[in-house]
Amino acid sequence: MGKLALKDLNPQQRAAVTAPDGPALVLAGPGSGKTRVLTYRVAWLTLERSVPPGQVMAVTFTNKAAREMRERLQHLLGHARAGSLTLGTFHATCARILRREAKVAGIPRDYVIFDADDQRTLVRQVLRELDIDVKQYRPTAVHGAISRAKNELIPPEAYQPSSYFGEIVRRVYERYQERLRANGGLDFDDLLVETVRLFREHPEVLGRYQERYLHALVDEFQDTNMAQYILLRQLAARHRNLFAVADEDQSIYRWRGADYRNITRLREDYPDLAVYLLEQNYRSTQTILDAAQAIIRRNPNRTEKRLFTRRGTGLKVTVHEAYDQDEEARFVVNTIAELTLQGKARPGECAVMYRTNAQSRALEEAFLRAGLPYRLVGATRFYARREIKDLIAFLRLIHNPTDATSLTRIINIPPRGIGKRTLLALEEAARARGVPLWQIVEEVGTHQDTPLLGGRAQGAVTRLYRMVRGWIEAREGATVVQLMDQVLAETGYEAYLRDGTEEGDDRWNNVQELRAVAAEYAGLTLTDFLADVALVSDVDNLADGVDAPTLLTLHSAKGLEFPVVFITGLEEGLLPHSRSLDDPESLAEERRLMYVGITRARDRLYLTYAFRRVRYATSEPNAPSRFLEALPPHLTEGSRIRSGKRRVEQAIAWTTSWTPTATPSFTTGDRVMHRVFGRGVVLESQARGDDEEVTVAFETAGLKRIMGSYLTPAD
DNA sequence: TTAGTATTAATTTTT
DNA sequence: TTAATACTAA
Repeated sequence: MGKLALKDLNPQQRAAVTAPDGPALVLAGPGSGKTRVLTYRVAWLTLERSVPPGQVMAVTFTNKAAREMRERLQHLLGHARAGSLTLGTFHATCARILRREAKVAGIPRDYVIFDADDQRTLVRQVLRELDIDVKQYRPTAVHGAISRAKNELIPPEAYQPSSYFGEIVRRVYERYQERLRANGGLDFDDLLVETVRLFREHPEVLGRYQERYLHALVDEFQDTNMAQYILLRQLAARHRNLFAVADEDQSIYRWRGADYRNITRLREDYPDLAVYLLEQNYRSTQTILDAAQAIIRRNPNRTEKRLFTRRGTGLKVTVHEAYDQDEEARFVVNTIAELTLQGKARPGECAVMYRTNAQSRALEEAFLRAGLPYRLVGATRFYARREIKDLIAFLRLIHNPTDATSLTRIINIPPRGIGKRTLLALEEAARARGVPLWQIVEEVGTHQDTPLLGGRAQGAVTRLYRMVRGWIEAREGATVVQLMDQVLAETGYEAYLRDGTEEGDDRWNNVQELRAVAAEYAGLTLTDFLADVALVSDVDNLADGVDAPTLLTLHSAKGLEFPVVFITGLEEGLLPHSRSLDDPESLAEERRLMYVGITRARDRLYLTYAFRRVRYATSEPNAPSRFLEALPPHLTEGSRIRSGKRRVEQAIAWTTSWTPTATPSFTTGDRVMHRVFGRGVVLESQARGDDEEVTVAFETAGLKRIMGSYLTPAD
């Protein structure tokens, strides 16, 4: 012993790290150093048990987690050994296996990965083909159902519809899968499904991997889905060295097919499973931990953990009621500014979390107005942006011309005279003859006499064909950047994007950014570039070293920690989200989401909610989240949380008394109430847009000019 | 037939 | 606020 220093670990952690061979499960609370345990376990296996790192597979939840883990292992093991470790997300690992085993798996070696956006496009296409009303059967809903089926490893032919909607799904699923294959594509879910299938149908291939991977380790096991679980079981069947780290209270991806009951399954499937507990929290103050416990304790069917910390009581949790999302944002920005000025925190130590990406806008505006920088995770994810998807579609087409989804995306971008009608004719011809769309384009482009199209359209298609043909020929010996430059130049994409508006310039900047990413791929092939681009998430690209607050959703906050955390929008309908109110399981997940958010905080926690919030472009009154009421009053300071029901009534009364027209609702002599300044009498009122400016003489604060929306009538 | 403009409807979370 | 669709001018 002694090659690896374990003295920094507590006894619980050390026991897990040095667990004997065999199946093991680490049940860990937040901030208990579970990722650390995982990392040390790998190092320990290598250094103390002489397991070659090449025979260890570790699966993380995000690429970022994988990268960080590799960096730490580079310190512990050295570059060479850390490099030979198989380390990545399920999806990335499967993508690599499928690429390697493409032939046996019956998958084209140069398959393209369809992301959620592509999947939805394809579903929409299929719905149109089957003459199904997209208004009645929403592509997102249908796609969700298909995705769920896939994650449960149910193929189209085994899909059992239990309703008419299910019947629609079954039909679409079948056709969708055909089209996907015809496009040479695998969607996100297929990466897992196809790997499981490969292993099932080809035991000799599975045998090789089973033999190779002496140890398999998984982080965030509570968020694995059925396919992922089966995959782990397949891989670990030979050596039975499966090491899983989980916290069922942090399971927040049920909607994506994740099933925390995999923890129970693991116990059942491996009766000799060794279970280790990590209960000491190294992150948060006791107050924050107590607040988190108060929330999560209300969830049924969970095993209570005794979380404790040695960090002391700490500060109270600040609860703040704002008038609307703008005032909420101002509160956040002001508080961060104050903390920074007082030297209590650096800007980069603060995080602002919210349930939905749409909430980031008001926050961004407040930061911009205050002239403070911020880092935004998600929102319009970089790789989901139109211009980026366009450019990638061009590259995908070069990579694999049969990818009809990419072809239809860019066939008329920038506009080149191939409109709806022409595209329809081409698609019709392709379908009729059962050949890829590209083949029709090729025929039109090479044979001059096609009865299919009119002269003008034929010319346009021919020009497109020749252009793409040229790129495909240039592909050999060209780097990704060179190809990209050629595409940009020949399509005139810059001129198309830069239409003189600021937005156009922004979009062009994004293209430049993608070009910069491609430049880093100097030695890599187009295939690698496309695979990587499809599998990165936004958190992965979160730049370190910028000292600015981070804005992110509660989901993307998983696995991170910050000294100062704001959770905003704690309102009924938002957190818990309105979509989850009717289902107890979903509601429990919302509570876990809140729990995850709270437990990201080390020292300071702010919980904010707004009285009114703009949703669907209209401002609506909101009641404070039920989760706030679960907080014991002795842990909090700031706004008192009033009962949700009463507030809704108040809000409704208030709304009806308020006329959004230019007619002032306050007149001289009215008695009014302000949250901060208290009671007062109106001296004068003037319309201001859809609000009004009211001059009020307050009893204590004196004469103030206030926007009418900040005032309530007092009797 | 295409391309640009108006309109209408919808809007959780992401590997 | 966006994205898909309907409408209109060229």
